[in-house]
Amino acid sequence: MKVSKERAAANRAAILEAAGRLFRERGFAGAGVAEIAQAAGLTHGGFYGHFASKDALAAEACGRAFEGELRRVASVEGDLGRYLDFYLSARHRDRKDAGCPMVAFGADIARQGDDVAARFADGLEDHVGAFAGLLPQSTGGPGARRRRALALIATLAGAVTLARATAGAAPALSDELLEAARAAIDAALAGKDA
Amino acid sequence: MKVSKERAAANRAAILEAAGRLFRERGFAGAGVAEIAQAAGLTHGGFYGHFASKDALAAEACGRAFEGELRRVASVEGDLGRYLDFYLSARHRDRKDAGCPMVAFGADIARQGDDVAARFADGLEDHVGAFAGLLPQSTGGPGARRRRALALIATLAGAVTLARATAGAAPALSDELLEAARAAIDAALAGKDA
DNA sequence: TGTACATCAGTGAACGCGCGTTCACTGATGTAC
DNA sequence: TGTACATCAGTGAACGCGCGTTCACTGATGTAC
Repeated sequence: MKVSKERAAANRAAILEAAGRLFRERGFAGAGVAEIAQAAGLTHGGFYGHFASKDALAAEACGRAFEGELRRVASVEGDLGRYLDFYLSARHRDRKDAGCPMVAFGADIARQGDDVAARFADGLEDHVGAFAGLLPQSTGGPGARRRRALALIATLAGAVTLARATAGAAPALSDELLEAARAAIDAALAGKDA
Repeated sequence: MKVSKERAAANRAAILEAAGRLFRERGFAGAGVAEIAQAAGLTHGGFYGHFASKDALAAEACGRAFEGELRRVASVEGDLGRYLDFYLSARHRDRKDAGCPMVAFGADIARQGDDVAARFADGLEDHVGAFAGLLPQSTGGPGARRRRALALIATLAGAVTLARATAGAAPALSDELLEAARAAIDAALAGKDA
């Protein structure tokens, strides 16, 4: 049956929200259209009124996930330490259904279609810019600052990815990974700018 | 039909070899038993004479992948620079069917069964030990050396993961990620030990 | 060494299942009068 | 404002397909004599 325009818009938003959670939790291949639609309170048939395909949903969900991460960067109000506290926290590691898309999607992006990959690359580029804004001025100019941002982002994403992978089977190693990444980042920043 | 013991052992090895390639390339969910068996020159039915389930194969393939990475560490004969040259190379990024299991499996491990996760954690622990052996002596004792190894491994895995994810849609960003990671690692090692 | 036969690695049809997607239909919405 | 009706968001059955796994069968291997 038909539904009010407000309701339809809310349903579309609910699909995107559910996709954000379920794709992160189970991967793009592991979360199905029917499961996502049901989590949004619809049946699978209604899904195709909102999105052309599962791939199209994945691309949009990927973009949204980076918007969420941008909001997180903005929320620390320029305080890099607060962002690192969150990013390398046990909470971020353990909440697989939320959190940074680099960690949740990571290796899967290279196996998706061009649309998803393009959204990911755009989102990452934006994220690099925002994250670089948290870093102290660099002696090497803006190029050096960007380079530093890229390396730190790789460390952050790698540490949380490996911490998640080992959380169940080797919890001590998992904690060590988060702590070691933090110590290395603090040392790198202190060495150059303190 | 029956087959000689040598042939059967070779078939098992061929399944593992194909699984190593295809799981890395398509992910655990994306590579099927029939496809792997066919790549090994068998039909899918014969597969279950060698492995109890797809999950059991995934666990063994994961363990083998880390053995391969250990061999790579050993092959540079203590020269950290050579290992970094390979790890952060365009070749390593572009050869998705081979290369480091941390990058190929990454986020997927947290979505697999306990057996796979346990093999991954064991493999990673071994890799940390081997990689730490490439690092120069540390002023902070063996604990500091291990901590440094963990952080560097996170940087390496994160950089190649993100470089792969962006290789298609943003090749310049992909190259930058590899170069920035290398620069940051060189700076960190120079700052502490040069 | 030669023969008879039990073993068992591999085959391929079949299983139930869930996937992404389509489509005829339903019925509340919201517009035209 | 009240009524008639076209619109269209959502439903749920159906599609073809590929998945992991099972199993009756095949026939070369390799052992026992």
